[in-house]
Amino acid sequence: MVRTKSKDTLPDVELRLSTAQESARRSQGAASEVYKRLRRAIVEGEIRPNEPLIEADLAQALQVSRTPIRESLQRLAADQLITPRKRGWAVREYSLEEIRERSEVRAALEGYAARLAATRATDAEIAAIVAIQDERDRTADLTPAYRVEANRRFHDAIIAAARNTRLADDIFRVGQFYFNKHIAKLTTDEERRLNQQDHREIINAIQARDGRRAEDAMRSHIMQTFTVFQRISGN
Amino acid sequence: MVRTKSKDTLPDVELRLSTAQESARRSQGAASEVYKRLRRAIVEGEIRPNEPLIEADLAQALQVSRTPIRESLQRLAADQLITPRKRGWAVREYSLEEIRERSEVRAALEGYAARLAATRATDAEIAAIVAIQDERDRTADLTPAYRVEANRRFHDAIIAAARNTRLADDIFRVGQFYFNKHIAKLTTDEERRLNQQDHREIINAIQARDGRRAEDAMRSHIMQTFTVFQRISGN
DNA sequence: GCATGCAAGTTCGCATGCAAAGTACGGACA
DNA sequence: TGTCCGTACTTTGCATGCGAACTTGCATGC
Repeated sequence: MVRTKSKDTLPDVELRLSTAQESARRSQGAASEVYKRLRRAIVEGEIRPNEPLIEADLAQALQVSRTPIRESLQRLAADQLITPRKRGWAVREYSLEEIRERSEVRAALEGYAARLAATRATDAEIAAIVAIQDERDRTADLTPAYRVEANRRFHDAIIAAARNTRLADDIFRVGQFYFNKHIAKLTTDEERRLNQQDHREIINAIQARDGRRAEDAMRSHIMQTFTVFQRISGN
Repeated sequence: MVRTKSKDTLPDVELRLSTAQESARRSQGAASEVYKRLRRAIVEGEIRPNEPLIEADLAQALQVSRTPIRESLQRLAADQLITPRKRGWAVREYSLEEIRERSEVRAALEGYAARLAATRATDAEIAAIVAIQDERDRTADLTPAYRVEANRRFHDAIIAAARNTRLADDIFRVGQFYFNKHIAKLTTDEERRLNQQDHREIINAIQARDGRRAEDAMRSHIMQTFTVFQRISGN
C-alpha cells in the first residue's frame, strides 16, 4: 500500500549550503538531491518537530530506494536537524534553552568574524556591506522574505570579509535555524528599528577599523535577536 | 584477493565523543563500532593523510559489509576527518592555513567559554580548575601523554563551567585535532613554561570573575598554541 | 620518444532481501 | 474496568547484487 502524506509534494527549491558542506559531499546524485529536499522540508517546517521519519515512506515519496535515504538521514543528524529515537529518527525540537545556547555560540563566532572583518576587510568589501544596508533602508517592499534575504546578505558580507572559511562554515551550521520568514513575520516595528540600528553600529565600527567595537556590537545584536525569540515563544 | 595492509590491526580503544555526537547516534551496533575504529585510526595517524579509503578493503579488514562502512564514512566526512575524491574518500590533510583558521575558530569559541565560566562558575568549579593545574605543576612525570591529558582536563573544566553544551560540542569538534602526544613530544621547555603561565593567567581572571580578561587570556593562549604549530611545521 | 585512444579492471552508487528488534493491539485474567 | 502478556505487524540494520563511472595501462600511430 502506498502511503501519501504531504511528503510526496516536497518542494525542490535550491538550498544554500556552506562551502565546506558543499565540497564535503559529492554534489550530485540521488542521495544529494534527497538530502537537499529533506533538509529544506525540515528547515521550512514542512515536517513537524518530533515527527518520526520512516525510511520506507521517504523512499516512496522521493522515488528512491532506502539507501540514499539512510545516507541523507546521516547527514541531517550530523547537522543536528534530526535526532535518534529508540527506533529511527525524528525531527528535532528546539527548546528555548537550546536556542539560547546556540545564540551564544553564534555570538561568539560571528562576533569574532566581525572583529576579523574590521581588520581584514578591503575598502571594497566595506563599501559592499554598506551598500547592502543602504539598499535595505531604501527598499519599500519590506516583505518578510525580503527582510530575511537582506539580513542574510548583510551578515554574509561581513563573514566573507573575515576571510576564514572554517569560521564561515561553523557560523552557517549554528545559525541556519534562525530568522526565517516565519520569524520575520512576527517581529514588531520597534524590533526592526533596533535591528537596523544594530546593523549601523556594526558598520560604523568596521569602517572605523575598530575590531573590539565591531565584535561587541555584533554580539549584542545577536543576543538582541535572541530576546525576540524569547518574546515570541514566551507569549 | 584479500588485501591486508595495517588496517586489519586497527586498535579498538575507546574514544571520547562529544555529548551531542554520542547522543546523536545509536551508540551500539556494527556501524558505530566501525566508526570509532576508523576515527581512531585517522586521528592517531594510523591511516595517512591522502590515503584513499576503499570501502571493500575496510569492509574486509573490519569484517562487516560495505553498508556500515559507508555509514561510518559519512560520519567521518561530517567530522571533516575525510574528504571526497572524484571517486571515494581520502583522509584529509590539514594545511597550516587551515590550522590557522581552526585556531581562530577555537579562539572565538573557547575564549567565549572562558568568559562565561568567569561569570557562571561555582566556587567549587573554580576550585576544581585550580586543582587540575596544581596537580599538573606538582607532577614530576611529565610524559607527553600525561601533559596532553592534563591540558585536556584543564580546558574541559573551564568549558564545563561555561554551562553551554552546544558550545562545548562545537569546541570539541574544532579542537579535536590539536595537541596530541605527537605534538606534545615536540614542544620546547620554553613553550611549556609559557603554556603554564597562560593557564595561570586564565585561572586568575576567572577567580577575579573578570570575563573579559578571561576571554582575552584564553584567546591569546590558543593563538600561542598555534604559533607552536607554526614553528613545528615550518622548520 | 611521446601522445592518444581503447579495453580491462576497479570501485562506487543505488536497489533490494532478510533477519532481528521494536511496537501496537487484542484477549485473558484479576 | 484495568492491567498484563502474547502475537502479528512494522521498521530498522546489515548484507549483497548489479550497472555505471572512473582509472589504469597497454598498444598504436605520429
